[in-house]
Amino acid sequence: MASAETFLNPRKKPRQARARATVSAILQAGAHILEEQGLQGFTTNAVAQRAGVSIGSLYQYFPAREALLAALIRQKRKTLLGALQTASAQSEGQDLTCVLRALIRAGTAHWQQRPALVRSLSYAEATLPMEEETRALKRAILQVVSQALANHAVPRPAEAARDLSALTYGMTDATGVFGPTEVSTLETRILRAAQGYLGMAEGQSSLRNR
Amino acid sequence: MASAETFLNPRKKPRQARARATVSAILQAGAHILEEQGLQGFTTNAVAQRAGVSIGSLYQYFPAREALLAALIRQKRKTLLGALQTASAQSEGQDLTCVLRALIRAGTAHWQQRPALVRSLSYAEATLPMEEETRALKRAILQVVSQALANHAVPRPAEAARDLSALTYGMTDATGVFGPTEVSTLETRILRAAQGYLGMAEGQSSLRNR
DNA sequence: CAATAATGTGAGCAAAGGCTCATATCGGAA
DNA sequence: TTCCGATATGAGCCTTTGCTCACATTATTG
Repeated sequence: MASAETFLNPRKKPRQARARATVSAILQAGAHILEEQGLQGFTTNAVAQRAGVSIGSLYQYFPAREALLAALIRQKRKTLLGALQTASAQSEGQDLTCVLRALIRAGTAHWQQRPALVRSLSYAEATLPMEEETRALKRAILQVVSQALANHAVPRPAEAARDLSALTYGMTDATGVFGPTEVSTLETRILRAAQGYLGMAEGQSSLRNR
Repeated sequence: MASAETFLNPRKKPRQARARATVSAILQAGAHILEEQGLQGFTTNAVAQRAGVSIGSLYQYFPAREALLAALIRQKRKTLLGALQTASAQSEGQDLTCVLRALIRAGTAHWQQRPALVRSLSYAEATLPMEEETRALKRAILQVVSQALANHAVPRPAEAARDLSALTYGMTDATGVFGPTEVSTLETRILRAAQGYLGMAEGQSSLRNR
């Protein structure tokens, strides 16, 4: 169990600036390749070459291909968590609609910036024996959303957080899955679904029928 | 362009019953492996072995590994289309809530039966130069939903169909992504989000606040 | 300027996997 | 029964790819 997770962690930390640049270049190259060619093209040799670094250097910092994937997953997840925390903090005290809009904007932005990358990482994550750290990050993300909802007296905030996250994920991801949709209206449409899910009375929506 | 798609199509049709059984066994084995080990373990040798068939036989019907994947994708998509058509037909004339419930049930059932399989196929599909046939099937699926919505005077039915499909996909898929959720309540929660998205007045929902 | 630690290199090994082809077996028409 | 097309086999070719290791280069320390 312990040995099963070791290979996912970095082999050693870079101490000199030169080494930090190497690691950074490797991560960037990995992200680019994942974005452009998917998991298929994500080979250690390809990543090293694109990073302008020898294959040996890559293996000095990452004990396995999976470790590199795990590092990218951690990175993305941390970014998302930060964005959500910021969004939550900045909309503190405002009404639920504002909070939702801020959270949704953070979520969609995260996906829309590099949709192919997020998609690949999301699939890769499921195939990895993900270590506790990443699992905790996921929990932290849901925690932020859940807390924001609880502040507005939303019932079952944990369940709602999961559903709203999923709903946002699905509708955003579908931009690729079901064909391109107007990006400009995406946020609004998600917000409408979220408000509907929460049973909020509507403001200016003109979709009512029957 | 034409040659790029050829390798995705079956090499030849089985004529004898024996051959049909072989193809069927290959497809089944492929689905099982994809379900249990993901794209990672989906090797042509592994599929052939699991099917109890020689590797040569596999290549007699599928010119490439990708062709096998494409066949599985087509299969799943057709099943979903059929289920949605049935759901749409059976709820004909009933009110929008019933229609939505029927469609959502068909969608969630499709995913819940073999979630890992659907996930893998969904990712694989994005990496394949999918041929026109599959793209058309996707359009047909959206068409069914769109038509059902239009029958109930839902504005922008095409957009709504895409969003509701995406929303259902996201919330169902999240059962795996964000941790297991109560399957029993999934359908209800999706329905609530869908009704909210459509701006429908609520029936017995007790989630209103503020 | 040693001397040692940190970092970087890339040829190439070993394993895995996609796929072919020469050969064998089977089914059915005549 | 005969004969031909359809079907099945699997050893193994060839490429790809994860990864190692012996060695070179660069920083740091005293």
